Amino acid sequence: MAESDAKGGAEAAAKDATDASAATPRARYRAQVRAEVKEHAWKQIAEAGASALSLNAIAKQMGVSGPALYRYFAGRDELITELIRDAYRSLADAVRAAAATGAGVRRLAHVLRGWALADPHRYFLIFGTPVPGYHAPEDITGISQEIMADLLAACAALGPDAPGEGAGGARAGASVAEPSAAFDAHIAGHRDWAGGLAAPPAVLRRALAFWTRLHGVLSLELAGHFAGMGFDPALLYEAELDGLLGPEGMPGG
Amino acid sequence: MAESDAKGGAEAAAKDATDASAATPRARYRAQVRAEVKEHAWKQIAEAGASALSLNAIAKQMGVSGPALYRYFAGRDELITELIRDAYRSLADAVRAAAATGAGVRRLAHVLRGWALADPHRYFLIFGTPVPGYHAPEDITGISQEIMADLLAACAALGPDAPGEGAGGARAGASVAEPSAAFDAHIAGHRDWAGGLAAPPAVLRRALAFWTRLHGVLSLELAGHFAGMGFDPALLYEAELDGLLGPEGMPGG
DNA sequence: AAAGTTTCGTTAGAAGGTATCACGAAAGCG
DNA sequence: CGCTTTCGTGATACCTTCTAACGAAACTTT
Repeated sequence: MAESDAKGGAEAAAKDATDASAATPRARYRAQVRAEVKEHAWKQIAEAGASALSLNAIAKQMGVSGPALYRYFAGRDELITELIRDAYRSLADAVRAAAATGAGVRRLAHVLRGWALADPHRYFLIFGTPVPGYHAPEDITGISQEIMADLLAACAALGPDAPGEGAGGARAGASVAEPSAAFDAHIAGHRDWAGGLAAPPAVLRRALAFWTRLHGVLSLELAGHFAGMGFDPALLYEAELDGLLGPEGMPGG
Repeated sequence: MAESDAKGGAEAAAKDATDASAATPRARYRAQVRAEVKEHAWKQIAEAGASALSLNAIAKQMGVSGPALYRYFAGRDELITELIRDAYRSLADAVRAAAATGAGVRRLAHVLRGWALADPHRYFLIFGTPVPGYHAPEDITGISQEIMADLLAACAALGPDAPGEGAGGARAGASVAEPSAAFDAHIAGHRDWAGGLAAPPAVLRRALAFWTRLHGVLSLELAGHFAGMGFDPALLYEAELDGLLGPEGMPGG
C-alpha cells in the first residue's frame, strides 16, 4: 500500500502543500521540497524550454536520486501541470494587481507584454503549442476566467461606444458598423464565458479582439518570426493597441 | 570512413533525393525511403504531436530496425527540420495557388484557415512554440518570404487608401489616422522584408496586421483556448477579417 | 561477366529519460 | 519509548537518440 499512500498523500497534500506554513512539519517540508523542485524546473525551462524538462536532471541538481522526486510529483505531467497552473496564476496576479490600481486596457496590455517578455517560455507554456493528450484541470480554467473577467471589466470601463473600428459610434457611415454587428448578434447568444457581467456585445467583442490581436503580435514576436524583418515589434504592438483603443489615449492607460 | 561517407552522402543526396525521379537508382530509392519516413512522421505528428515524434517508432512501423533510418536522416532534428520545410512549402503553395487564381485577401485568409484546420499540428510546427536551440535554415526563411510576398501583393491590390481603421481615407477625422501614422513612419524605414516591392507604408502595415490578427485568432482556436466559451471561432475569424477589410467585400475575395 | 567500391541494414552498446518496486533509515506521533 | 508513516535509495524494466562495427546487397567499373 506504499504506492497508493504516496499517490493519495500527494493528492491530499496538494491542497496544503502549496502554502508554506502548514499545520504539520511533514506537510511543511513537503511544500518546501515541492517549491524547490518547481524552482529548478523553471530555471531549466527558461534555459532549454519545457520539452527539455527532466525530473532526473532536477533531482541531480538537488543532490538526490531520481526516483526521490516521485514522492512529491506523480510524474513529469503533474509537474508540468503545476507549472502551467503557476504560470496562469502569475499572469492573473499581474493583471489583477494592475487592474486594482485602476489601470485601463492600455496599461493592461503593457503589463501583459512585460509579463510575456520577462519569461517567454512561461508565456508559451500557456499560449504555445498544446500538448496532445493534455486537458487543463478545473481550477486552471477558473484562473483563466479571472483574467478574462479583469479584461472584460477594463473593456466595459471604456464605454459601449468606445472608439475603434466597428464599435458603432465613431464611424462615418453604417457601412463599417455592419460586419461587427453580425458577430455581435452571435456573441450575444454565447456569453457564458462573460460570467455574470451584463456587458453589451460590443464590449465582449472588444475584449476578444484585445486578446487575439495582442496575442497575435506577442506570440509571433516571442517565437522569433519578426527576427529578420528589421522593424521594432514593440511599435507594432503599440500600433495594434492604438487601433484597438483609438488615439485619444485613455486616462487610466 | 563509413560514417563520414554516410554523412556526406546524406548531404549530397539531399538535393536530388527530394525529387523522386533522380538520375541514379540509388538516389531514387533514397528519395522514396525518405518520403516514406516523412509520411509516417506526419501520421505520428497528427496523432500525438511533434514532441512525441520517434525515429524508433517510425522504423518499427516500416519494418526496419531503428538505426537504419540514420542512413537517411542525420537525426531527429534533421527530420523535424525537413517536416518544417515541407509545412512551409505546403502553406506557400496553397497561398500561391490561390493568389494565382486572382484571389483577394479575404480568400487568402480562408485558404490560411482551411490549411491550418486541415492539420493543426502542422500549423503549430511553423507558428507554435519554438524549439530552444533551433534556427531555421536559409531556404526556409526564403519560403516564408514567398508567403509574405503573396500577402503583400494582395494587400497592395486593395489600394493604398483601402478601408480599415487607421488606413487614412475612410475615417472621419485625423484623430484615427495618427497612431498608425506613427508606426508607418517607422515601418517606412524598415522595409527590408518587403522585397523590392514599392508598397506604401499603409500597405506594409496592413499586411502585418493581417498576419498577426489572423494568427491570433487561429492559434488560440487551434490550441483550444476558445473551447469552453461557446461562441463559434469561425465567426470571430470572419469578424476580424471584416474589421481588416471593411464590409464592402472585395470582388476577388 | 568479374572485381571493386559504395551503400544498406543489422546487431550491440553507450548514455539518458520516465516510472515502479522493495528495502532500510529517518522522522513524526501517540 | 515504540509504532507508524514517510522518505530516499538502489535495482530494474522499458523507452528514447545515436554511434560503431560487421555482413550482405547493390551499383560501378574494368
